[in-house]
Amino acid sequence: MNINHKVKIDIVAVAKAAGVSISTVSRSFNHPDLVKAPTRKKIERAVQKLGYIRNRAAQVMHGRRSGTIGLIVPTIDHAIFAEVTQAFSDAMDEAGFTILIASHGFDLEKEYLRLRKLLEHRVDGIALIGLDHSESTYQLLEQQRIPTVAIWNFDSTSKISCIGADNFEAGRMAARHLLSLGHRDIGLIFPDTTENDRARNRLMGARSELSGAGIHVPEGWQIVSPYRISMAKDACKSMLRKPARPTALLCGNDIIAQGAVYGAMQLHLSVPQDVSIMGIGDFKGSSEMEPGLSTIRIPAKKIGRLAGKRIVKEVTGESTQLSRQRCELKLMTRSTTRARLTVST
Amino acid sequence: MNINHKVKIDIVAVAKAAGVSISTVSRSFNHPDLVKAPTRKKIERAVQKLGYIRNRAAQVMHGRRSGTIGLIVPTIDHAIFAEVTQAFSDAMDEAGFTILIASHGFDLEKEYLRLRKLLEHRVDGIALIGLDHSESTYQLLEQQRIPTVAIWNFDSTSKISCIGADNFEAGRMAARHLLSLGHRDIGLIFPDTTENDRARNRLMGARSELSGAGIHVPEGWQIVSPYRISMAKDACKSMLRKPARPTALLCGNDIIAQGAVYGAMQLHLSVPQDVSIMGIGDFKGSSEMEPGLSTIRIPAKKIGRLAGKRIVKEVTGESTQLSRQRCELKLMTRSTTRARLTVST
DNA sequence: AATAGTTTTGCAAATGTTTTCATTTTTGCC
DNA sequence: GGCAAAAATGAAAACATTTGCAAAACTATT
Repeated sequence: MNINHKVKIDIVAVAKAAGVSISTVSRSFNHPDLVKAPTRKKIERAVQKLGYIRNRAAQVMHGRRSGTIGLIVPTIDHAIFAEVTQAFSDAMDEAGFTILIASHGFDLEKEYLRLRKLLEHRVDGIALIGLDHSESTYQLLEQQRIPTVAIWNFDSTSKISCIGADNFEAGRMAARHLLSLGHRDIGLIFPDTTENDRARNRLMGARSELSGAGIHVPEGWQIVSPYRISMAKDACKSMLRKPARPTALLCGNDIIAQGAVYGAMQLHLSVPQDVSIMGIGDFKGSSEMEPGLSTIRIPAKKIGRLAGKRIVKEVTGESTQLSRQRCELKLMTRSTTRARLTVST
Repeated sequence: MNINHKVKIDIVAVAKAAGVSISTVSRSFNHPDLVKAPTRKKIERAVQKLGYIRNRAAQVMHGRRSGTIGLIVPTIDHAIFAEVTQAFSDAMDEAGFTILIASHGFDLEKEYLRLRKLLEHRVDGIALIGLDHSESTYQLLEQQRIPTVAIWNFDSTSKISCIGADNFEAGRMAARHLLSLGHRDIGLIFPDTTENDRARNRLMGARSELSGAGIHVPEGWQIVSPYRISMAKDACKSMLRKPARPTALLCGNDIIAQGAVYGAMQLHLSVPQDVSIMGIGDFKGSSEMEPGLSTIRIPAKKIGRLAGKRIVKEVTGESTQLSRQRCELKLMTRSTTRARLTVST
C-alpha cells in the first residue's frame, strides 16, 4: 500500500505522516525516552508505512559518529586475513558498527590511498594489518587523530595500538621445536620480507635461535617463496632435489608449509620420515590436512575479536590511550615433524 | 608546520587559506576544468598545508552518490567467499568505489538486518551471495529501488540481476563424470540445503543425473555435513567404515571433498584406487593438494569481477535493466577420481 | 481553580558540501 | 582603447538531519 512514487522518503515525510514536527521524529530515534509513548507509536507507524530508512550521512554532518570502521588488509583472499577479518567483523556487528573494507595487495603506497578514501567516508576508526606502513600513512593517521589499531603483530615499540602475536618469538619457537627434535640441517622458506614485518620478524627469530645453537644455514637452503601453495611447492622441490638436502624445513607460514608438504610428497619423500616440515600460523586447514601440520599457533580469531573490541573502545572514548596487547603462541606438535632419525656425525 | 589545533578543517578553512570562495574550492575538486590553473594550484597548496580531506557525507546530502557498495556474504572466512570477495573488491577499486561489507553467518534474518544497516549508510548498490533471501529482503530491495546483483548463482527466473554458475548443472556434471568412469555405487555428502540454494541446486542436479542413469542412492549413502573440513572428514569416515561402501563420493563442494580425501586417508584407503572423490567448486588449494582434487570448476574470480563491473554499471545508470549472466563450468579431472576397477556385477 | 513544576513538543540554527545564477574578470577583435 | 563574448569566480539556496532553547501541554499541589 505504501505509495513510494518518486517521492523521497525523508524525515520530513515521516513527520508529516505522523502529524508531528521533524524534531520530534528525530528525537524519537535518538532519545526515545524524551517522547511520549503514544507519539512514538504514531511515528513508528508512519516509518513503517513509508518505508523510511534513516540517513546516516546527514547525521554524520552533525559531528555524530558514522558508525563505521575502516579495515585495510593486504588481501582478503588468504586464510589468515579471511579468518581475522571475519572475527573482526563479528566484533563490529556486536557493537553495531559497519566495516568499510579495502585491500592493497601488499602495496604500501596503495594502502595509503585506500586509507585516504576511507577517511573521506569519515570512518570512526581504522584497523590495519601489521605495523609496516608507509611514512605518509603514519603521518596521516596522526594528523587526523583517528583511533587506529594494528592487527596481527605485537611490538612493544609500536607508534599505534597493536594487538597480535610476537612474530620474532613465533620464528624462535618454530626453530626451537626443530632443534629439540635433533635437527641441525634446516632449510628456510620465507616470503620476501622487504615490506612485510611479520615475515621479517619471524625470519629473524628463527635465524637468531638457530645461530644461538651454532647452526649456519648454507646459501642454497634459504629460499624465497610468496604465500602461495603452488609456488611453495616448487620452491620446496627445488630445495629437496639437491643432493645434500636438509632434514627439516622451517616455513614462513602455514601456506608455505602446506606447499612444502605437498612438494615433498610429489618427490616421493615421506613426511615426516624423510623430512620434517614446520609451519607458523596454524591456519584453518592445517590441523585437518593429512598429515596434520606441526606449527606455531597464532590465535587469529582471538586477535580479530580483540582488535574489534579495542577499536570500539577507542572510538567511543572509553579508553583512549595507546594499548599494546600480546597474544600467546602455542606449539602445535602434529604429524609433519619428528625426531631426526640417524645422526650421521 | 600545519597547525591543526582542534580547528576542524573543512572546505571553508581551505577557501580562506587559499584566498578564494568556497564555491571555487568545491569546483576545483569536482570540475577542475572550470577553474583557472593558478587558482587550482593555490587551492591544492592550501589543501596540502591544512591536511584537508573531503567529507563525502556532506556530498551525499546533495544527492551525490556515496561511492560505496554494500556487499553481504554468509561469511568471509570461506575459501569461496574470500576469493569472490577479493575479486569483487578489485573491481570496485578500479571503479573508485568502496565496499561496505557485512556477514550474516547463513542466517537470512540477520541478512535482512545487515541490509537495512547498509541502506542507512546510503550505499549506491547492493551485492548479495546467491538467490535465497528472505521475503522481507526482496521486498526491501524492491521498495528502495536500489541496484542489486546476486553473485554466484545463475537462475533464469531470478527477480534480481545475477551473475554466476548454474549449480544444478554443476551437480549434474559432477555426477556425470563419476558415471562416465563406471561408478554406480555413489555416496553423497552435502550440507544442509534448507537455506542454501547453491547446495540445493547442486544436489538436485546430481540426483537427477543419477536417477536418469537408473541409479538409486541408498539411505545410508547420503549424509549431511557442513562446509568444514573436519566435519566432512568425520562424515566421510562414517560412510566408508560401513561394510558396503560406495566406490565414489560426490561432495557438495571442495571443502567437503578435501575433508573426504583426508578422511579416506585416515582409514588407510587410497584415493582414487579404493574410492574416487569428486568435488564442486575448484577452490584455491584444490589443485594444489596431494592428490589433486577432481572437481567442477566454478570461476570465482571471474564471477566476482563481473559482478563488480555489473553493479557499477547499474549504479552509474549505464545499464539499468535486469541482467542475468551465466559463467561456464569446467570439469577438472585431476587425481582423486579414476575408473571403477572391477565391475563385480 | 490557580500556580508551580515537569514533561513533551516545535522552531530555527547549524552541519559541510554542491550548484544555480549572477557578477566580475579576462580575452579577442576591430 | 573600447566592446562583446567567454571564462572565472562568488553569493546564497539546498540537501537531511540534530539540538538548544522556547513554548505548550500536562500534573500535582494547594
